[in-house]
Amino acid sequence: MFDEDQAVDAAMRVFWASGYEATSTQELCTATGLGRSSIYNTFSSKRALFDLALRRYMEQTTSAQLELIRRTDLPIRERVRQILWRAVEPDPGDPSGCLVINTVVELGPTDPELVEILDRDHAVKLKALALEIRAAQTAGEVDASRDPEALADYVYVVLGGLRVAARRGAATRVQESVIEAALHAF
Amino acid sequence: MFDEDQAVDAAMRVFWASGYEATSTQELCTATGLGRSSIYNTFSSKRALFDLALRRYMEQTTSAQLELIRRTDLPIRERVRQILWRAVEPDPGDPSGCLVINTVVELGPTDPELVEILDRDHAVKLKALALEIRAAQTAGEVDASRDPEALADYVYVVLGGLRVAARRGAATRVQESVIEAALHAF
DNA sequence: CTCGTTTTGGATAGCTCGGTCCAAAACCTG
DNA sequence: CAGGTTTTGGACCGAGCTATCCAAAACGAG
Repeated sequence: MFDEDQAVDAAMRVFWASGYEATSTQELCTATGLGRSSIYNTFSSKRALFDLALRRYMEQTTSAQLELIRRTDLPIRERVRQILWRAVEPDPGDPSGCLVINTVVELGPTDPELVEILDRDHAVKLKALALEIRAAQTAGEVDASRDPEALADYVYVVLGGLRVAARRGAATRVQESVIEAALHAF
Repeated sequence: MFDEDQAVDAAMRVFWASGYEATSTQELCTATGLGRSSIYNTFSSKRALFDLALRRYMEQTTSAQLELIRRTDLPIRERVRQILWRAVEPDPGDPSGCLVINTVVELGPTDPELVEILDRDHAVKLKALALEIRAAQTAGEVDASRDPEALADYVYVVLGGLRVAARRGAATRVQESVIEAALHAF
């Protein structure tokens, strides 16, 4: 009789901050305010809860990103800038970095099942962005000789790099100037 | 009476592949071929051994990178290209990604001591690269209006992003085209 | 070869881990 | 209020964790 969404949300933040292995079930209990029984009754296992948390994180971030990618009222360059800026201006109180990136790094090589989930999500964003880049090319906003998919991949590699930098605690102004440098590639 | 360097090397690869938390002392024993006693006698703790492994990794990669950065016989653009290419063409048999990036992501927010070590190393590379970029600017190779330090930061953000992509198992040709896109920013 | 030191394997300690279980409490439905 | 179901707290489980200990083996100096 508790709010499952709220519990998943709390778990998500703990995993996000500390990683999968370093997060104990005890910490999940205190973070969610629930007892062991409630958690295991509802979510079956630590791993299953992690899956839910990761999916929830992806839903939130991906939908927000797609929305931004499709803002056809903005030049593509501006949309890309804002995508990257979001990595630099996180909500205060949120853990640093990005749960998806953290998961790729920590569990990628040992958990193909997880990688597949992440890849599917990644592919959606890439495709959407490449589509918009192509449109921008026909509109003359972007050099038509460039490969739209390569550019989309590039944007997400830079975003990943920014997320890593955030985990190191890189200064905001460093990240900002990196974004401006990155936009020169367009 | 065993080869300490060899043991650190073996440990390094296990940590690199699986991360700190997910690596058990048992795995370190089998990977090094040593017994628990030998390891604890020589290295004191799992954490201390990790420190050594990380430092060793940094020594190797940083020296190689500095060497490349200072290849004044090559245009700066070419040097940057090769730095990035190394992320795409790892030695076969090496774990995917980069131990430094993995460590930043896994332990960065919870281990300031470690972050300091990583930062010092990072700063050395950044400074060296910025210096060469500045030189390239006075030589007319690079647009003089750009900030050399921002460009150096940019290169290392892209490199980090590539290392994350490698952990996901990104196709080589995707990474290649990302590098070419990234070089457009110069 | 001998004796003092170092290194080794293997048992073991002491915890914490993820996960289970069950009785009591809280909750619905009529 | 009653009765059956769901949810909860908290004791508990076996396993695996990091780290220690110690006796035997290997080593090195004289």
